Amino acid sequence: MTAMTEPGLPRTYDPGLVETGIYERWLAADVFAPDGAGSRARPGAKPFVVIQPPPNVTGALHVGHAFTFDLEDVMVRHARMTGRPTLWLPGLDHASIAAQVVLDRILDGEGESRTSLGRERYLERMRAFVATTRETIIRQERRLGSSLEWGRLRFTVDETSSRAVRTAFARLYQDGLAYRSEALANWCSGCQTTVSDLEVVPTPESGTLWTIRYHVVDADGSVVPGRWIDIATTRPETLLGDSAIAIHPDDPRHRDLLGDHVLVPFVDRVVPVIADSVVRPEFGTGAVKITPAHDADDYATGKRHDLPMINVFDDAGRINENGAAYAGLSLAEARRRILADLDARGDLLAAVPHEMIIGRCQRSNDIIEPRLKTQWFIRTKPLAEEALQATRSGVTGILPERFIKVWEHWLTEIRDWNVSRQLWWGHRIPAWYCPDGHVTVTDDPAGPTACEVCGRPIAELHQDNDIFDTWFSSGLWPFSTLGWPDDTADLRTYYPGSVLETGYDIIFFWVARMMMLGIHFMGRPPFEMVYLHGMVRDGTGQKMSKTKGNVVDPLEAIDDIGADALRLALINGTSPGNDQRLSQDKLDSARNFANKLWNAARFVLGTRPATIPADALRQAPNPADLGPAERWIRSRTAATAVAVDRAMADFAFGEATRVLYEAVWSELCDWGLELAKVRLADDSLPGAVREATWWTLVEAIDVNLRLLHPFMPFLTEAIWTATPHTPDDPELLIVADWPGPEVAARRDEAAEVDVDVVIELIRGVRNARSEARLEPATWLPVDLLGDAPVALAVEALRPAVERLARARPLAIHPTRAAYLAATAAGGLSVIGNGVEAVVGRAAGGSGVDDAHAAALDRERLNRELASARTLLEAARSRLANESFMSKAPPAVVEGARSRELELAEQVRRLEDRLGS
RNA sequence: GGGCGUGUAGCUCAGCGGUAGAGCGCUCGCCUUACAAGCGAGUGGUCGGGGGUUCGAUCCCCUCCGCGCCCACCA
Repeated sequence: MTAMTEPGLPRTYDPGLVETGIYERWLAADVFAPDGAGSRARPGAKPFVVIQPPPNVTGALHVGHAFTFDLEDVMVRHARMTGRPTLWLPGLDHASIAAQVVLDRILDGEGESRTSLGRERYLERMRAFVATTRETIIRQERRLGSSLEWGRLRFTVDETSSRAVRTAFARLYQDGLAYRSEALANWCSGCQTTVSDLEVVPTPESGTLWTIRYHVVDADGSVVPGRWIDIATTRPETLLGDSAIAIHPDDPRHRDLLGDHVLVPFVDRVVPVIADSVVRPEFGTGAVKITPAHDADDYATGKRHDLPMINVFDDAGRINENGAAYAGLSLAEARRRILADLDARGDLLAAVPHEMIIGRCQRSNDIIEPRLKTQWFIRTKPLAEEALQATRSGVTGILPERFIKVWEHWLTEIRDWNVSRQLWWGHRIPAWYCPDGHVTVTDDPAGPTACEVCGRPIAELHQDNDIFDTWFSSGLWPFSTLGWPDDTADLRTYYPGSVLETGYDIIFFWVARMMMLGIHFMGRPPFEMVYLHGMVRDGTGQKMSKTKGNVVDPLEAIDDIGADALRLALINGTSPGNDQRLSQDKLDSARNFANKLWNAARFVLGTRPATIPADALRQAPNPADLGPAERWIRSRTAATAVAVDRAMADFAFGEATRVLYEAVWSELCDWGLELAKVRLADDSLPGAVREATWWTLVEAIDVNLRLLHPFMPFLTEAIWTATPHTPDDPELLIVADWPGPEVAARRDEAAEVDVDVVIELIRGVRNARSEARLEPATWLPVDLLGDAPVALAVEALRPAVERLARARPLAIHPTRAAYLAATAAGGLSVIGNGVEAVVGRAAGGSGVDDAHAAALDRERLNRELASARTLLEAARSRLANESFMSKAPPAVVEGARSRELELAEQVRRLEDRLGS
């Protein structure tokens, strides 16, 4: 009997239990760092550096983060196992605007606000807040199994980062790439700051298009009776800032008014009627009011015509002192009053519903008001040129490639980047102004000593109140985290990164900025490859959001099904750049796979022959003792390793898990283990044979664990611990060797051919029995027509065939005559490509003579015949096609020929059987 | 207004020039001592419509339709 002693693993798979302590073991072994004590990196191997988007410190991670971390961990673990020093640097982003929006909401609940606290207390409060979210995030990352190098944890507002920000800005300023200018900026009155163009979300809105009459005035400013111009607007409140009325130069309707002046209502400003081709004559009345300080189009028009730019809003979103009687009113209230007042004087002519697009704040959803502001800008054109050069030359690749198109477009059309933010949480802009308006920029943390233009002392200067756009510091991430601006060893070793892994949603926000700044400051692109993943949606394809309540909380999922299953679910069946739907079904299915693997391993470890000691070192099975099943297992495992390897090289992680899922479940478990069971349990066999079988299974489990480790790190590590190792193996799977050429070399075509025949036979017998509705448990005689190769293959695995097909006695007839004689009495027919057999011949009284079963069997055979004939016809017509024969590659023609022969043979056998 | 993606079995998705795949679901049968989170056997698809290229198209090209996303200064 096979020893069933010492179950190496607990009976049931409990993810919580399995995960316990494993992360700590990795930490203790110091394997995460590229130069950690436990690292088994090959000397001289090229480092593998993956760059992650540092999560915002605004709260707990969601399942989208889990996906990112999963992909990055897969890459890092795979690279680590191939012997490369790996660096995956953990980080957190201070996320200035996002963090302020979150904190403001919290404060609001406490009856406090930004203004009630003041800058210093607000920042204190923020630091306390992020200290807790930071811990939460780090805990979550560990539970996910992320093998991050904690020794290098960075925060985008830590001192290293601050220094990098100051230095970067000062250098950009020196290089003429940072400048301060008054320009139209996107103002969010909710966030009380400007935002970049990228943060403005165009949002459809049902509005109104009003027609308003402006009266013409003569040279001394008095209204000319009967002369007017009607304009159309969706924003009547902005008329307070009008500085012209524009018409299209070719529009005959208003041409007589060109050069005239009109009176802006309420503010009584006299403004010209000008001609400009931005006006669409067909829209509205064909005349438009120009408000250069509050509209991008009008701003451009104002520039062209040198019009005054009159700001009429204040920071809080109210009408300012330029708004005459309306000063102090909210924009909405001002609109109501202005409309009413226009109506009262008879100058409001029409109001029609109008569908339009308005800009809303990405963070707060408030309406974005374009306003004139003096801000710092980065001149992006020259930087973008270099970024484009990097992708065009192939120095940096983007995956999937289709994103190159939007990348090209955005960088080609790029506009200057407003980096000033009127926020508090972030990096203060290191610019000082003197009373004469001179600008001094310095990277010195203490600030300048004097105005660099006029020499006024620091006491007379004041620092810019604004901070940088949060993406300015993120844009420096690939090198600021490695000690830049110092020329550090880290920088020399780990810049540029190998792969930047992130979501396609921040390709402009982050990827493009890192690329531009990286090339500018480091002289070369910050990464070799950009891998973009898709968004994680809910089971019905909806975007996950807290308000919709359809979010999958990664921690809950981990508690429920384990980190390994969550990770597998997130990767299996996905492809780069494409969104995925994460359903409970998918999670369950991954959990089931984890359970399957667990049980397979448990089975193998539990069937160790008594002749092998529990603490035996793993050894390769002795080739002389291998049967076809063992050779098949080794061959299939080799094929798996090759396929997974290729998928990893292609970043096709979803493909890798698909291959592994099938390899473990459908091949190893369904056939490998089932075939091996028979030998393991057969004490009539020599001990050496059973040992070889067992070592084969151990080897298969070992290879599969290695291949699965990047995807399911806890489970594989836990099982591997209980698995016999070789003297060359390390303590932990995380640093074990990735299966290499020696595994691939175990491919064995002959064994695969033989076992395929056996599998076909077993399947055929099972199918025949099942279709005929026979009791699965009863043993039935099987008569096989076996010419040489088939007979040998089946004979070699006779006990397994008997057991798996419930076939007993199993007779193999070398000649057709003998076969026909033995099966003359009938039974169920098995007729496949390579095998022909009869199940349950009536002779001997143990077989099938039930008329119902026989009828069902006949029915099945007829179905099989019909489909075989269809296929045969298709094959024949192809072979009859002159062009196919002459133009198709010889291998394809050859394949078609043998296919035709097979089908013809099958059809003949089926006809024989049915015709008799 | 540009650009991109996507449409494959009831559902979620792989595949992308040479015999249509997986998971879940469904049907039938099994507690066959690794696993009922399981086992065995099935069912199910003119690969969105129409053209074209090719010996051959789910795969390449054109076009139309549906869905989604990104970019864009239009009152």
